[in-house]
Amino acid sequence: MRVLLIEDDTLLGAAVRDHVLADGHAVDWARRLQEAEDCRAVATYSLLLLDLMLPDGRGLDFLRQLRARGDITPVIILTARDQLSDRIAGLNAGADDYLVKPFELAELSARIGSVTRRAVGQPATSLSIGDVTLQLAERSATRKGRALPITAREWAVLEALLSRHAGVVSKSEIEERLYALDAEVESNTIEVYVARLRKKIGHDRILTERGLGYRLVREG
Amino acid sequence: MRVLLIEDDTLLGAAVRDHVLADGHAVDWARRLQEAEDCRAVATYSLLLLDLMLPDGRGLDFLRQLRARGDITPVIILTARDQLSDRIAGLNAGADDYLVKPFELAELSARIGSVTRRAVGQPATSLSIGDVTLQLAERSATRKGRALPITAREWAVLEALLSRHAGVVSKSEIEERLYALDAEVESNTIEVYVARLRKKIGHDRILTERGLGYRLVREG
DNA sequence: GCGCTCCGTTCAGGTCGATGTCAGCTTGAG
DNA sequence: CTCAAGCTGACATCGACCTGAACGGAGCGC
Repeated sequence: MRVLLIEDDTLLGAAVRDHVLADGHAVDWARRLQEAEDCRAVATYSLLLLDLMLPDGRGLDFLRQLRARGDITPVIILTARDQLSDRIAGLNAGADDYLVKPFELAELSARIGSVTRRAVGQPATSLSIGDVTLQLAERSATRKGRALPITAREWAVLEALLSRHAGVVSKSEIEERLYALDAEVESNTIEVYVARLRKKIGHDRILTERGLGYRLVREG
Repeated sequence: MRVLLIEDDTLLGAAVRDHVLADGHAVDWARRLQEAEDCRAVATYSLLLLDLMLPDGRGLDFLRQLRARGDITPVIILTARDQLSDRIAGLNAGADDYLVKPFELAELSARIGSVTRRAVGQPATSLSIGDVTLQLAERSATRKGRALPITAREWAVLEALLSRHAGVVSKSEIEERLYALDAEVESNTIEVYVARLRKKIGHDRILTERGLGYRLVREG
C-alpha cells in the first residue's frame, strides 16, 4: 500500500514514516501542500495522512478541493489536541478519520487498517454537523462531545437529515426512511419529531424549507 | 508484527488471518499444535492467537508449557461462547487476554492493539469501572475494595457489560454470551440478572438504553 | 435418604417511557 | 388579508422493562 504523509514537523513526520514503513507500506513524505500536489501528480496513493496545520495553507482547503474533484482516496487527518473544531471540520470536509496529536503509533496502525478496510461508499462510522455527532454503529448521538439522550425515532430522523449533510430532506423522504411500506399516511408525525429534535439539539439547527422539507445547519 | 494463529476451524481461521493481514501484520496459520511448534521453531512471533479447542491436544497445556519455558510472548486465547471455565483457566495459565467466539473482527484488532501496547507481563487480570472491579482469573468481584458476593450468572452478565467498558450491550448479546447455541428463546432472564446486579452494585450503575440494551456508568 | 440452602429460571402484575394523534396556534407566501 | 403549511403542548396507548414471588433442581451436611 502506498501512503502519502503530509506533515511539516520533522520529528513527528519521521516517526510516522518509520512506523508506517514498518507496517509494510510504502511512504512518501511531503512537508508542504505544494509538495503533496507534486507527489499526487506522479503517483497514486491508497491513503493520505494529512496534518491540518501546514506552513503553506490550510490542509482543510486541500482536503475540500480533493473531495470537490471527486477524489475518494481515504484521508486521515492529524490535528492538534485542542483544535476540536478542526477535527469536526475535517470530517465534514471529507476526512475518513482523524488522530489527535500526540497519538500512539499503534493507534495510527489501527486507524490505517480500519480506514482502508472500509469499502468505498460504505458509510462512515459517524455522521456529524457542527457539534452534533451521530455514532452509526452505536446508534447514539453526542452534542459538544457529551451524550445526547435521544429516542430511536428521533435518532432515525436525525440520521436522515445528516445523511444529506446540510441538504434539504423532504418530509416524505423521512417518512419513507422511518416506516416500512405500510406507510403512515396521515398525521404530522415527522413534524412532531422535528420539534422534539429541535428541543434537544437547538431550535435553529433544523431549518424549515417551506414546501420542500428540512435542512440541518452547522450553527444555530 | 508477526502473528501466529493457532486455529483448526477453516472458516474462522481464514477470516482472522485475512483481517490481521489487513491490519498490516504478518500471519502464520497453524491448524494443529504440532504445526504451531514447527512455526515457532523457525520464526519469532510478537503475538499468539490460540484456540483452546484443537484436534491434537489441549491448547491450555501448550500455553502452560510455553510459560513454563519462560516465554513471555503475548497470547490471546479464543474460546467458545459458553466455556467460561476455559477462559479462566486460560488466564491462569498465562494468557494475556481472551476473545469469546464469535467475535467482531474489529474487536480482535482492538485487543491485539491493547495487548501488544501493554508492557509484556502485565496481563489484563481485571476489568473495572468506577469502584467496581472484576477479577477475571478468580471469578470474583469487588466494590470499593471489598468483596462483592455474586453468583456465577451475575458475574457473567457483569463481565459481558464490562467487556465493553461503558458501551451499550444488547440483551441478545448477553444471552449469546451466557448460553450455548441452544439459546433460551423466551423469558426475561437477563432482565432479572440486571435487576439483581443493580441491587448489588447500585441501582443506577446500569443504565437501560431502551430498545438497545444496557450500559455501565462510572458513577451512580 | 432427608432436610436444608442456594441458585437459576419462570411468571404475573406493575411501571414508565416512547410513540403517534389531535387540536389549536403561528407563520409565511401570494 | 387569506389560507395552507407548519409548530407545539397535551394525551391515550402500547410495549419494553422492572420486580417480587415462587418453583424446582443441585449440592451439602447429617
